Amino acid sequence: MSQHDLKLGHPSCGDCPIRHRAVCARCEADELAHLDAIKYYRSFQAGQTVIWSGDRMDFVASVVSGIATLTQTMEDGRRQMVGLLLPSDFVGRPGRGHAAYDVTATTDLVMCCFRKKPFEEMMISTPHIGQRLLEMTLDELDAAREWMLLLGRKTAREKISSLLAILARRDASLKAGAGACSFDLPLTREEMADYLGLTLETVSRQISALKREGVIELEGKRHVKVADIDRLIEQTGDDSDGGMLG
Amino acid sequence: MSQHDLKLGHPSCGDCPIRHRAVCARCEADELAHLDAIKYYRSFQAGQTVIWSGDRMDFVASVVSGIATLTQTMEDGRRQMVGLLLPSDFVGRPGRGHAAYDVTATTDLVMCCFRKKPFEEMMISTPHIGQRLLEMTLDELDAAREWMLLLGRKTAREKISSLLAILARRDASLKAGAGACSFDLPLTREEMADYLGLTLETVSRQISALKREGVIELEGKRHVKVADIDRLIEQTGDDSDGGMLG
DNA sequence: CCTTCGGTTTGATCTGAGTCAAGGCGCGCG
DNA sequence: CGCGCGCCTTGACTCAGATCAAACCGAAGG
Repeated sequence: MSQHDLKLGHPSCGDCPIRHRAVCARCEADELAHLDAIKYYRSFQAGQTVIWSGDRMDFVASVVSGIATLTQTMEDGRRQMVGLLLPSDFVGRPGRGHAAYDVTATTDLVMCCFRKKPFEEMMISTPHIGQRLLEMTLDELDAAREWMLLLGRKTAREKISSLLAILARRDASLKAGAGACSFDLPLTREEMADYLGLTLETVSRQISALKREGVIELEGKRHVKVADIDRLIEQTGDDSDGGMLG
Repeated sequence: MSQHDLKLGHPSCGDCPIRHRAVCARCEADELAHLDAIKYYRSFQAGQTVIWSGDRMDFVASVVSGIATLTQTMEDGRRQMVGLLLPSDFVGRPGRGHAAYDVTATTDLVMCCFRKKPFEEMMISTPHIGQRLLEMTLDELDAAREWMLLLGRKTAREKISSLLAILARRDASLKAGAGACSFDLPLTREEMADYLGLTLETVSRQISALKREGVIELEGKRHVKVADIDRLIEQTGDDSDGGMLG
């Protein structure tokens, strides 16, 4: 994603929700018309639940703007975030009738939904869509595997630093700024904890520690300034050439 | 996988390495001939490395027999397994030239490899293959997300129990046995630890504890007997209706 | 203005799993 | 047969992060 996605948007596509070379390079009028016939938009406020795990789900969707999370919850309430959906990311699974995870809007959110049946038919008649979906799913799988390393083997400090580095890089790629950058945290401390497999107290303490040591600066509780990205990346435990996210 | 895969093999396909409805239902002679032209087999002994992360990889492959693992390693040697490849699972990624993970044979292993270039061409000319690959990748993504919950939120005991339950279920599905079952562990204690985000000592201790409490029995160090699967599943922390693996 | 409230910080204490270290067990090989 | 070598187990101790508890901060609302 990130840099990649930016290149993929095709000028003539406007808000075409599946924005990428394969589809966009070919999205002639008739294809777009077909898309228009089966798609609709839904908006959510920050905090709203899009769908609960186990609910019937007769659509697939892509994020137009805002951020959503996928989480799994155990009977006793332990929660683990298993996906972070950014604009242009895809949710839902062709060939499955119910949601496998809770999907929640963490910021105001707009999604572009496609009724599942016609979408599946379209996937068959328009192979590029399936190909693009495969590409995206493989990217997600890579991200999930990077995340598994984080959950299984990294220390609390490395976990937080990794998360901040991801968010910083995401933003830096937009601003193409070098060493320094700054961004808003789109997640509460508790959501970060659910992302990282920690408690919110540990998240808070580690952020305080990074601040104390001058790796980051805070402006309010949600805005982060990073003077020297490399210094932050050193803390992540990753080998220098930032692999993350295929 | 498991039950699903068994149904998918098509009688006329023999050792056709991508065994499933979509391809097999259609694998007429000419398609098979085409496949034969670009595929070749490779065998590995238990413990051998198939490919190192970062190496050039000009093939994709599917596991014919045996078990392989995908692992990620940090600079200081911490290791996390991020994938467990069972027969019929797929490795490699169309459109990427180098391996992203270490792939290791944990048992004797046979893989069926396809040169990447012609495979990619075939994916375009034969949409079913891409569709099937998408299906498999989505299954893997689900498994990865289940795994993330395990890594981030489960206790050591729940982790071990979950792993044993997966292995038991995999075997039980073959034997279609009810309450009781028994199977060989395909992994060393250290590999289990890398799977679960634990140390090998903790794995050993937890297995001993499960044995002491009569949840499992051991015959030698590698063969496990489970008298009452439900008792084991209770220990996993999952909600009763065994969700795991889509 | 004060109150409430969600999100956050910080402190004190506890504990599950890691670390370090010493054997044990089974197997292949000289 | 006995030696060495993987692999596994067990014990003693430590410590990172969880838990429990209190207080802070800023925004919204009366």
